[in-house]
Amino acid sequence: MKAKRNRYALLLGYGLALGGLLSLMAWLKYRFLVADHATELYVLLVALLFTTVGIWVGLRFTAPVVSTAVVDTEAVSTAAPEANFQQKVPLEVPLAAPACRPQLELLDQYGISPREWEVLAQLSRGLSNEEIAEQLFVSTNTVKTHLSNLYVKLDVKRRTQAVERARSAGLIG
Amino acid sequence: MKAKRNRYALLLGYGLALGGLLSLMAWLKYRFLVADHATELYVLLVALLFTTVGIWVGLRFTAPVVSTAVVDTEAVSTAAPEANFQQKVPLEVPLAAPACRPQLELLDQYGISPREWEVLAQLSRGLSNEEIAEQLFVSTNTVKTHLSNLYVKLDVKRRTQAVERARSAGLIG
DNA sequence: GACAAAATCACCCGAACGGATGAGCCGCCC
DNA sequence: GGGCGGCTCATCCGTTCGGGTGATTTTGTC
Repeated sequence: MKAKRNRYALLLGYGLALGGLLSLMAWLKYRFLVADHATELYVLLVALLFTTVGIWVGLRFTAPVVSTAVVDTEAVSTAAPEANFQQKVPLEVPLAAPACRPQLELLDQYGISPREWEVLAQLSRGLSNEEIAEQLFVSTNTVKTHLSNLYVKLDVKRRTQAVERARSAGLIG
Repeated sequence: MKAKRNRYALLLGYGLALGGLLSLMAWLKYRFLVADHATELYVLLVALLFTTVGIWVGLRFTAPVVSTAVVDTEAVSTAAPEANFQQKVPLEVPLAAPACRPQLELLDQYGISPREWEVLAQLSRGLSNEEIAEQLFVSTNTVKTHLSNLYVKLDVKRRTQAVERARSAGLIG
């Protein structure tokens, strides 16, 4: 909605800039053509100018689209208090039961099953497939299957991306 | 030359493109100047070309095409007949670039160098070694070295653990 | 200038991961 | 009871990751 309008405004502004630049060029043509070698110069200027314009456009098209990273504060707060164990315990793998519970609506939105969420929770703790398998009393193959399904549902390619996405979506703490 | 190859590859390519374009322009000058109005045309071409170059550069500097993928809820939960979830807004959860700064005391506490922190920040976004290398304009080998050092300093074995530890330690957002 | 730390790059190799695919079992629902 | 979805396990194969080692260059400091 807004993004689209901004996009059109961007294109419009871009077109105006282009037109203005052509006018400027036409003016420069009669102003500098006496210097006979100035053409290269202003083409250079055009190149530099539009490179910066391109960079600006590139930034505009990527960064601000983010704006609505809706993170459910309650979901975060319910799942959060587990990080108080600071850098003391290196590889301690405690209880299998994660103290936090997911937001059911979020799980429904992504179509994530309960078992998959358990895998996701263990995954976010930095466990390997084998460790997750031990935690959930299944084989590593099963963990891999769950993870593959999770990757599809979260639309990611790697486990680290899955953790990041799940975290920013409020699926895990 | 080896060491600087990756660092200055972009600038080099840019310079070469600029030079090539100037040569092309010189050729076009004597080819099309009879048409008297062709100058505007090729300045336009220059503008468009370097706009794309700028966009490319801009994308290079920000995010590696994580594609902000909007998860289609209906496509995900194919067999979910309850279509009461019509909202598709909050699923746009891209992996935003961390513009945040680390806590210097924490970095000192772990002995993490600035460059290593940069790698860590990119790592927490779920990027692969190759993507991190592109972001930081180094080779994948360098990324691997930084990561190995990070693993030692964070006392972890895997990248997911490193992210978890760094997050709970407050090293990254 | 010497020195230390950081940063960079390279190679090898085993382990872990990810994709694709198939299959069997179970509970639920029409 | 047949279909469906979830859970489980398996195999194969290619890619990525991590560990180890060594090397050079840059940078900051004394």
